[in-house]
Amino acid sequence: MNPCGACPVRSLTVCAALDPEELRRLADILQTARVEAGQTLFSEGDAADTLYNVTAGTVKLYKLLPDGRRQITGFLVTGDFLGLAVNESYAYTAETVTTATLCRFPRKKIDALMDEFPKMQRRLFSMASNELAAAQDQMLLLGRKTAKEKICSFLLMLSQRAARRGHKENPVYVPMSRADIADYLGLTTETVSRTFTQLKTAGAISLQEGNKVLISDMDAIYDMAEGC
Amino acid sequence: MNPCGACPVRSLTVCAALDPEELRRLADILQTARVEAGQTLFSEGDAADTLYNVTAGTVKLYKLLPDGRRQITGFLVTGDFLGLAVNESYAYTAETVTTATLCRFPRKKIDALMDEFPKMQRRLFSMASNELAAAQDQMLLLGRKTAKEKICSFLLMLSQRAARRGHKENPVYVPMSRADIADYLGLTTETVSRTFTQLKTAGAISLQEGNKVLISDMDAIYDMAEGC
DNA sequence: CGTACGATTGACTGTACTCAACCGCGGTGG
DNA sequence: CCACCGCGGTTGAGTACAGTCAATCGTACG
Repeated sequence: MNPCGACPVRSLTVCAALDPEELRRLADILQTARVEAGQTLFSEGDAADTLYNVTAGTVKLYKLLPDGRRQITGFLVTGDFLGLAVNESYAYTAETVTTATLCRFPRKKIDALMDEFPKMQRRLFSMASNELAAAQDQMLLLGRKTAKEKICSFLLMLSQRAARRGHKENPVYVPMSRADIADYLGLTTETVSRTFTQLKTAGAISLQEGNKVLISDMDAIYDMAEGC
Repeated sequence: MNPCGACPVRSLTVCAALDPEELRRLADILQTARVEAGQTLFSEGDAADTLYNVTAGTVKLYKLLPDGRRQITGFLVTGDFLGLAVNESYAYTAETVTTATLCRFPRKKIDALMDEFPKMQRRLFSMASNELAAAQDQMLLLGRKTAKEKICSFLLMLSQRAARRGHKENPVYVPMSRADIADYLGLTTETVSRTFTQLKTAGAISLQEGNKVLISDMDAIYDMAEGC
């Protein structure tokens, strides 16, 4: 029995649009793993010999400055891949936010497979293009948005992402800590906390049990995300 | 005679590592163009029917907020490509900073060619990976660096990029305006100007004729770029 | 029950922003 | 010919937004 053939998240990821024979070949080179929350998958500068695919949970990517300042460059969820290399090394550290399950692909084998299956190469390229567009949105956020706009954009991003994966888009599940949110948005934990309180007081959101945020006034959040 | 065969910047770009026959096929679908400074190549949201390759000059990419705030997401130079699409549309506006020369590839034809030449697909993917890594560096800069660190990082980036293209790395040619630099680094023109003055006063740089910046104390700039 | 850690709130500070004036230069037209 | 204008850049004064430092709260866990 082919595990990839039965994979429920296949349509979201690199493996979409492969035929059964190709999926079998893919399954041959892949390992699956379950990783607890707060574990480091790899660190910036490590030899990049593995490509990962997130099948469940949330993973964060970050870069550090010598004095410890941190920038989280992305939160990855079901269907996202990680492990792209520059000069054979990872350009960032990857750490699980929640317990996560992953597929691991040895780089050499996946490279060989991509030469054989241009469809897959193409799919990976298209996903990288989307990543690039998301990165540009994030630059706009980091460089030009206010704290309130950043928080609202963040909530909307989580909501839209959940919707695209067939989950409820409201309330939004926010598994990451205030510190992680701060390091993703270029803020401090205090400012994140204050801004949540502000939105709560204004009646735009309310915080619920289990790290959920109910967006009670979606239009207001939408407007505030873009500075309207 | 094949124009691509004689192209002096081929090694820097997508067209590297194609054999003569492949280059001929590429030349068949490409148009070259010369564009004056300050012209818009395309705008965010336009139908993305063309891929570009910069062969000379500098091009900037940017995104706007509804109220006009602008974030420049990249300055492209010789060898860089632009025009990656999400949902068939461009995700940013592209405008020339200096007079530039470009190769234009109709998207449909280049897509077809990439199916035929996996080498080229692979090369484009590898360039997109590098872009992605650069974008992550830029997020770290925008989210976590001070004004002085941003300016120093910017000068170093220009210097290293010039070196990689076989130009003199010092003095650095800085063709863009203070406003463009500000919108790239998430600052205002005033802060950019003040920070240059500060570095000048500290003896780390000096401004020269023709938009050139001489880095007189490279080590100091290097340290200041990372907050050491 | 006590500790530890994340989140929240408060008081104060500082970096970069805003608003404004001024400089230098190149182009234009009276 | 040169006075005027416009534009990019620089400098100055005052402000505000987010950061820093610190105290407190709540809760999960040993």
